[in-house]
Amino acid sequence: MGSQQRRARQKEGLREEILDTARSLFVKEGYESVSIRKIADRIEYAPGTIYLYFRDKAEILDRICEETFRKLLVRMQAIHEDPSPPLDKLRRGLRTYIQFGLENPNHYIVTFVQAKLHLESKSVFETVGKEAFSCLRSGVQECVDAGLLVSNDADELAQTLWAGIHGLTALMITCTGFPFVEQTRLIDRMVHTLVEGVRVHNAP
Amino acid sequence: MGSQQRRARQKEGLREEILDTARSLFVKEGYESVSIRKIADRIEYAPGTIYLYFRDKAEILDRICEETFRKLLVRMQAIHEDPSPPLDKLRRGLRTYIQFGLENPNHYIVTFVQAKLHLESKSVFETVGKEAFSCLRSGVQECVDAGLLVSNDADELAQTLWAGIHGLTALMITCTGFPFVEQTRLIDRMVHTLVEGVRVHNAP
Amino acid sequence: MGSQQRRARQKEGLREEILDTARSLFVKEGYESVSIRKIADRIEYAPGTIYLYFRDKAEILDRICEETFRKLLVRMQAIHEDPSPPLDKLRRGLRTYIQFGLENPNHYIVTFVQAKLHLESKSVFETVGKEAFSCLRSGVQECVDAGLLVSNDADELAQTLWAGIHGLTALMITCTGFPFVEQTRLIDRMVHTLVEGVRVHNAP
Amino acid sequence: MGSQQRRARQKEGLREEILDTARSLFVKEGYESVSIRKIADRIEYAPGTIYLYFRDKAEILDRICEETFRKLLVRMQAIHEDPSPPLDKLRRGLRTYIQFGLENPNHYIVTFVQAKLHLESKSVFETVGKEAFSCLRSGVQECVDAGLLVSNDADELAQTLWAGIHGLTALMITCTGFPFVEQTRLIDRMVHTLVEGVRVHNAP
DNA sequence: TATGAATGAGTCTTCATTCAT
DNA sequence: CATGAATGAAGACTCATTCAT
Repeated sequence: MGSQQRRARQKEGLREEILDTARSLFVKEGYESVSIRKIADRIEYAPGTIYLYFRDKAEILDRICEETFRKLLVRMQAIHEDPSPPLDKLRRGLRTYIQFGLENPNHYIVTFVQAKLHLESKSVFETVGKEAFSCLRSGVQECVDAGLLVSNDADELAQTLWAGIHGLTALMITCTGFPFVEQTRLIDRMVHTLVEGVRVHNAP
Repeated sequence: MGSQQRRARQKEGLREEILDTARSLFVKEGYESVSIRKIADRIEYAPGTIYLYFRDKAEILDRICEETFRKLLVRMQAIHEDPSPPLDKLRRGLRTYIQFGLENPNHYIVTFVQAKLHLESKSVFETVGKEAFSCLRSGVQECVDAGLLVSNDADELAQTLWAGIHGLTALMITCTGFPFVEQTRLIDRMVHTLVEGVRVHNAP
Repeated sequence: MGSQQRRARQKEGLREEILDTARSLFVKEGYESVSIRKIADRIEYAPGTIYLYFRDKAEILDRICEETFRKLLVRMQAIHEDPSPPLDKLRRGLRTYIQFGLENPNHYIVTFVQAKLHLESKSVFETVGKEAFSCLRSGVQECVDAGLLVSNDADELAQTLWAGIHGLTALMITCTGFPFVEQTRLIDRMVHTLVEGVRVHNAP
Repeated sequence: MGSQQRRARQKEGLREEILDTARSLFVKEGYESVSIRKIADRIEYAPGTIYLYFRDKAEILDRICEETFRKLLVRMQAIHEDPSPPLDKLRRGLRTYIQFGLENPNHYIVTFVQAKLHLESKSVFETVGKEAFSCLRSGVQECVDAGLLVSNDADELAQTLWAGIHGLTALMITCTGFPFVEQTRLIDRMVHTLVEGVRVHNAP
């Protein structure tokens, strides 16, 4: 019912609309708490309609994760291909990651915090997800090759950096009640801390 | 049923048993996916019995969070009261936090990752939770007062450090599939990175 | 989709194709378990298309029954019109019925076992169905008229014979797991038993 | 709701009530067409209540079949243990089977006509079911041993007899619209026909 | 003729919760 | 203190059917 405005939505639009709605509900209430009915109600369609676009509830989550990684990948790769000094690239990479999370809080939390519990097939993580991480890793590798870091173990360093920026991103999105200091200052401080913490400090 | 061994459990033991079982199930399957019946089955009591100890399912979660913060608080305060050099205390504080998370992964994830979505009353966070954080904060403050850090904003610094250690703790617990480097090395690296990142490097 | 091979099917062929597919699915999975979509998928058409050929699901069943009776009728009438000795004709009639069932197990089970539950209008049974039975009945009547049977009640005898051959046919089709003796022997035995059981045994 | 009369039903009574209701609905409308809700409505309980007594819908069907076979078995064994002449026992066995079906039409149809399509686990058939059949078979064997039958293949003969009586039983229960002759005459005729059809007719 | 999109009612099943005992 | 029985609401998902195109 209400067939007029609705038809205005283009065909493929509905698929996106479902994803958008689901993503935002997942973050607000958690994957398990969001029923297909709830999603359907929001977009003013019958529950069955959703099954015309997705095999089941898990597939919705799966698509959201994939999409997230893809978006993140694009941003990370852009930096990776940039011909700046390696340490600068690293800084911009870290900052970009955090910004991506804050600009897409729904994508971020669903993918990096909720999905693990609920996805059987973790194939998304092992393909697109791994690719995104390897972007960061090779940024670190460049610095290692240039002798700029305190260790030669690019894996260890990359994982440390990832954990740092992930922690900040996750907390800033989810702990809405917490009295954080001003956002940009906190981001600057985190990026600065991490890079200063891993780079070599040449005594003169 | 099975009334013999069961009576062996001390009276107040049942309350703890419910909490233990619930906590472990919450992490493995997610708060929403754990039914009261599943908990009851595990401890071999009737579902109704649980309601003699907790008002509802949310209260179980609430108690778990409170308990987690209290345990964490004890550990953090022990360090706080210790009369070592401030930077050493800071290092030990960070390390202790991570270790607490890894030793109590159920407590940690339920409290810091899942609870926000499912708890109406966030009072636990605003009382005991805040107290735990303030422990870290005052450790930072001591360093600031001693002129050891790159900034005087203890809040900004403490939040940065917390985000860093939270990120590592959360990832190590939840991303079981990820090929992390050896755990102690990663923890060392993170603590070292964060402290080196925030402390003053006096040029000679 | 896939519009090329499909057009090769003659126009009226689609109707038959729907019936064939439905019949075979009905037997394998039961009328209620077969969805219109399942039928549509099999023939690679959209669900809606089926409604261009049949008013609803029940009408498909109805047509299948009608068709079954008609096919059976043809076979039975051929024997009826044959100028052999009446007892021979009777034997051949019984055997033919069983064979028809085994050659068309889908038709048979759907019509004689499943249809009753699901058809509102049983008109098919009361027209074509009755006609098929009356074929058998008049075969019996001929034997009665020739004084060959132990009773003069053609109805009683015909119903007995029908029950016997129906029982065997139905069991052989549906009880696939049962360790029946070799099929032709069982059929021979049944036909022999029934005819010997109803015919007069003139003491010399 | 309506908690008064209902409590009058004894505890185990409800289990039986569910079975009775389900059995009768299964026959009238077919297993697939009967929903748990429909059963629940009939007995004036909530749908969930049924799951306190049966794991799922299939288990209800399973229990009905088991119960049917057990009831039938009791009746058949009583005859088997009787010390009458073998041919008499055989006649009474056949008649008893048919009567059992007519007295328990719901049990009979659900078990012998509907269950095959819908039960995954056919273990009931392979245990209790087989036992019931073997009762008939050994009645036939006795006649064979006494040299009373036209063949020595007890399996072949027993299967033929079973098919005959099954056919009559099933048709009389399900084809309610069909103009059958008077019931007892038809049963007599069937029993007589089958036995005369398989027994030796000694020429004087 | 055929379809693709949509629906509303229905499927089995599970849940948190209550309450008489 | 503990339970067993029960429920009403909701869960994911499927279905026969309709209708604009």
